[in-house]
Amino acid sequence: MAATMQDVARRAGVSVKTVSNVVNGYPHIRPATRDRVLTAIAELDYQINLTARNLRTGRTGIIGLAVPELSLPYFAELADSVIEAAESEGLTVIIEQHGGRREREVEILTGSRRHLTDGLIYSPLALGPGDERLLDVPYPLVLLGERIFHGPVDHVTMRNTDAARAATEYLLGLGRRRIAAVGVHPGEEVGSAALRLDGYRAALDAAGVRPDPALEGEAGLWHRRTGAEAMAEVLDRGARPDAVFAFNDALALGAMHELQVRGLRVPEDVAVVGFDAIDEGRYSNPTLTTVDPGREEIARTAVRLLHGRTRGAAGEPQRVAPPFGILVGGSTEPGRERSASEP
Amino acid sequence: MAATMQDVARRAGVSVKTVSNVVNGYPHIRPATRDRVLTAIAELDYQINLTARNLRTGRTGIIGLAVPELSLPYFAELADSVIEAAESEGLTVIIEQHGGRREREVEILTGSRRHLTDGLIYSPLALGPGDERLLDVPYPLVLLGERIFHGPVDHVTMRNTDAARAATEYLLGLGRRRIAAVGVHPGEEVGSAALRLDGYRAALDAAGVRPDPALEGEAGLWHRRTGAEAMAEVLDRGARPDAVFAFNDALALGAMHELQVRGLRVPEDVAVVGFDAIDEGRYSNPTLTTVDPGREEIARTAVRLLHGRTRGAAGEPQRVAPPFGILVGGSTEPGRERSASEP
DNA sequence: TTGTATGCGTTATCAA
DNA sequence: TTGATAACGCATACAA
Repeated sequence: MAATMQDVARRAGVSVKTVSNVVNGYPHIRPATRDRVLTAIAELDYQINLTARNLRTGRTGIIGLAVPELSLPYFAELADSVIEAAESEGLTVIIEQHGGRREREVEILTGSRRHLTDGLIYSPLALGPGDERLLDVPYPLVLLGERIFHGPVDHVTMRNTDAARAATEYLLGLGRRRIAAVGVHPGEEVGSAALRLDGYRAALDAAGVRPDPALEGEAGLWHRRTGAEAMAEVLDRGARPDAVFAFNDALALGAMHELQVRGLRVPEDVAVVGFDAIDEGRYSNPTLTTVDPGREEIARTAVRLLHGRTRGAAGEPQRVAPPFGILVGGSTEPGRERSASEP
Repeated sequence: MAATMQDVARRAGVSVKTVSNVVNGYPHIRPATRDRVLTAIAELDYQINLTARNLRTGRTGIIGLAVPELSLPYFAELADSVIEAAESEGLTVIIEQHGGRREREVEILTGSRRHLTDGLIYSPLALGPGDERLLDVPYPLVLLGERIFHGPVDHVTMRNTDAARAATEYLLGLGRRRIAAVGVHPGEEVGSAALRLDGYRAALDAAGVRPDPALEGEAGLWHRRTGAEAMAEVLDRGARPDAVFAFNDALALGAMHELQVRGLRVPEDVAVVGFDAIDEGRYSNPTLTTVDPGREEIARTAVRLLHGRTRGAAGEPQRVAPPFGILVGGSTEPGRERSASEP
């Protein structure tokens, strides 16, 4: 079958150790020897057996990426970026979906699949305060998102509160006063939902606008569908928003859909702002105003931190939060386009 | 560090063989022995080392999934479904992105990463006729898509021509006569683009409508952006379509965006049909009429076929093409909604 | 029903 | 600069 190092060694008239040295780019090899080995490798069409190397070295070159689901466009784009970043560092990615189910989230941390990976980039939804000890795992872990803050691990996060506040202030600046929040998780004290709600309320407060609970729409998982449902709930309740701040773009697009189905004009009657800057929002009708949380940088940073740890980098857990920006589209300012040009 | 079978065996007072038997569910074990072993496993917090097992058995329980990129919503949803299906068969998935670059597509087939996987679900874009021999690989391979037809491997495909024809006939049935095609790959003889173009032309032909080259918009990669660009090209050329059949939903949404930016009404002035039935099209404004190609079934079938082959299933290469359907939305019939209810 | 011994293909130790 | 040889942790003939 497939050739082994033994075969190559025999053919090149050297020892397996020498073949190994060549394959791994060990510098002190006589050029003639190296050539003989490379020739033999080419002739036999040899490829290294990664499984054997993994067993011997205890490392696999694979990292895990755990997300809620790839059908959520933000996580699909994040996975794209993570795979890209990993590739450029010579790493392979295994994606696991937990769907926000606590049991799956725990299983991912402790399951035997972790023996297959050198480390994990972990974006939980169900885990929260009190679960810090679950993060005390015997392998490198980089946390994404805002569910757990004082875990013993590196953490790449978004500037949720600041960004949410900025988004809300932007709407206030447009003269909107009855701003709905879509994606609220009642009773939650940490997590993106809580932090974004904080930012939203802080902005209202600073502007002297009284928060109205009737304008807060709940949504567990942040899908288009749940965004539409939350929007419907707010409207059915009789609240009359003149703007919506949705906690992510999928929610925003679902909410916008619901508004339009009901004959409300976006942005004239209701302005809509999302969060995530997914590509979809550049082509929606109208295009979506959104917070750009720095997804690319989040992915690159997470991979870099994790890779460093897998190679033994010591030191205090890092906490990184890339800068954010607001991308303005037609969902808040009539006729404003965002398609081709910007980031 | 982590406990090994040796440790468990010592603690339980049995041999490693017995531990192995217990771990692997071998039936003929005395209950008392099994209990001792399970207790020892629990006490030591033992987990099997998958790398060692992989080396020993020559199988990894991992399958590869190669797609253009996860940022394309169809492939994100496909990956979701594949991971789900794999999970339910006890398999893990490694995703590789090739971006439609031929060099990457070849590398994926032959690279050393294949030693890490038991088989590959492979959806190429650049490979085509003449590349059949590249598919003659020493591991199980399931082909997705329409680039290569007579390869020596299992093949799960869409009913491209029939579905494209049905979509076009549907537009003709609405009275549209100047139907643009968006996503054309000029000169291509196989591939989704060619097959869908065939179906489109066949429908026109059968209806006695003369095909107009000015109505055919090129798009290499099928993104929202390229859809918008192709649509712009067609319009700038002076063609005056009353409908668009886009070869996938991303193109369709991009094209619809371009139409709307130019002040054309969808569907009144121009009706739009896509292909793929991604979730996004249920919430666009208007909602998107599209071909449902049976993504879930494609994913399940591909995983099932591959898993079978990895376990030694012999026999002729299979060719499977799930049935398709047309989902009608507001992009072709005013006021028609498709959100919550249907598949 | 359970134990012993061997090898999967690689890297690491040490010596030459 | 290179070679001989011992692990890495598990599964499996074969033996008991």
